[in-house]
Amino acid sequence: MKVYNTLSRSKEEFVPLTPGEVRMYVCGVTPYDFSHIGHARSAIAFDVIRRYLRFKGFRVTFVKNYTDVDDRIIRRANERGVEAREVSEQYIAEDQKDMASLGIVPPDVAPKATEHIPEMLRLIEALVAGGFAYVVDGDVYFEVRRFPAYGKLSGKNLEELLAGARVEVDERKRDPRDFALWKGAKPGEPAWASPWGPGRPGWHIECSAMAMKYLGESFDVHGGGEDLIFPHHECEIAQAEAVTRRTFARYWLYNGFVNMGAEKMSKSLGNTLNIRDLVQRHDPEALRLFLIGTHYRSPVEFTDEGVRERARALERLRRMPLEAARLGASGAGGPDGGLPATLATARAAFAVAMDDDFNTPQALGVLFDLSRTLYAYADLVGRGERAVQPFVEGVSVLVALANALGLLERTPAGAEGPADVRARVGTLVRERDQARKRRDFTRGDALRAEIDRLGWSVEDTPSGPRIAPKTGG
RNA sequence: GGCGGCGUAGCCAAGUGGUAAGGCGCGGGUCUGCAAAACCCGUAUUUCGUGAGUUCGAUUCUCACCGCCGCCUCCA
Repeated sequence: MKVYNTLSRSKEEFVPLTPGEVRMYVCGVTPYDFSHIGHARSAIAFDVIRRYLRFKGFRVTFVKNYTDVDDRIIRRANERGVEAREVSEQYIAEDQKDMASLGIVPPDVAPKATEHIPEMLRLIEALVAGGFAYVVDGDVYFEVRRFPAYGKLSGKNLEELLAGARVEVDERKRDPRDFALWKGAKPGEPAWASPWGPGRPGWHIECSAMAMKYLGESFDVHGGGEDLIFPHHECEIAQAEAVTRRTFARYWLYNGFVNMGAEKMSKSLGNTLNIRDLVQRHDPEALRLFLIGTHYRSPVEFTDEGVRERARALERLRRMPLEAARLGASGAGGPDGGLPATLATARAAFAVAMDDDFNTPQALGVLFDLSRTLYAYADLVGRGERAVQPFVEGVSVLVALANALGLLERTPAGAEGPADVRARVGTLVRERDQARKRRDFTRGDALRAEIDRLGWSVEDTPSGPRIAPKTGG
């Protein structure tokens, strides 16, 4: 299996530190607002990576943090006249709901920065003791010059960084490139006691401290959105490796951004694409299919039409298990038409695609190829020309592969609707069936229209009507 | 200015030094009371942004150019 490692800017053979086991850390959100489409993409990208590693048989330890102390949280809290903690706790809860709605497997550990102050203090103390950090009026800064490897992840050198006009000059820092490990308390800000007086941690130190706490000084995968490469992860590496002198994370994986095109995410009017709104108007699995239809490292342009298009494609896959249930009961025998061999080929092709830096678009191509093969086979089963058992097995293969991508895991939430509607649909379907038997098609079509209005579709098959809640679109 | 990426059919999107997966859409057909779903056939061979080069051969490598985008201490 190969993965693209940003550290080396190349695809590398993936070899975990401990055979059969993968330890990974992904940067989570700063909870000061609802999570948005960009967070969804990152979450889904790493969810797929995690699921596939599991599918391959690795034992995966997955850590995703919450940065629950931050300028934006404090600002939001001040606006509302509440404690910062109240803001962060609220949006952590909202994020967890959103992640669940997207079918994200919860992390094994979801550490919060504020609950790891002692770990951070210990790390900062070690950096100060080692001569990598210095104290100025209650602030502690990392001295970038003392860590020559600074820049190795982002491909920057120290001179270029100095040339960058956007570096804010702070006279108290020995070098403009130095960054804060600890910020002395200002009035109205949350603060913790430290050897340098009350204050709060800098942005980067939490991830170094928490990753090492839960995954060890050296672990396999560190990921996040590509914007985190610099400065965040560059600083994490400096903080950790200066102290441990060991490789912090070995493979650095980044997802690309979601672009909004003309409809830029404007905070002004209603088109902020937060996950809460998105799953209102789209099937979450269609959204997932849309996002993984582009390779995780490439930018993707979000459009509602694009998601609706994927919803239609998703239907092809969703019908597969229904077809298996319908035909499976027949127990029909016959030749297998070489289907078992095709299934093995599909499995292998899926693995080839995913083993190549998680090439989900290619893997999806394999799934759709397989579904067409299976439907064609199903037609022959319907005509009594093929055995049904290989088909049922084929569908279970398809579902297993789809599950490795987080697809076909569940029906859309609430798609079945309220029980009374369900009962009403059932009645109408029976009435329609009887009308059709009388060849009263006018009545039958009217009933179908009514069923349609209730949000269900009815299709006639040789073995009777098949009903399903309408999804997608 | 520095670093990096992208430009493939109507739309989305993989991919390979030897002549282009898949999805959506569209056209034709089979099936159906009609549909729907499914299946079959077709849908980039003056071609993979433009020009030049390397090569027996390039969409795939090199260079230039055009267009678009990301990062350079808010940011998934």
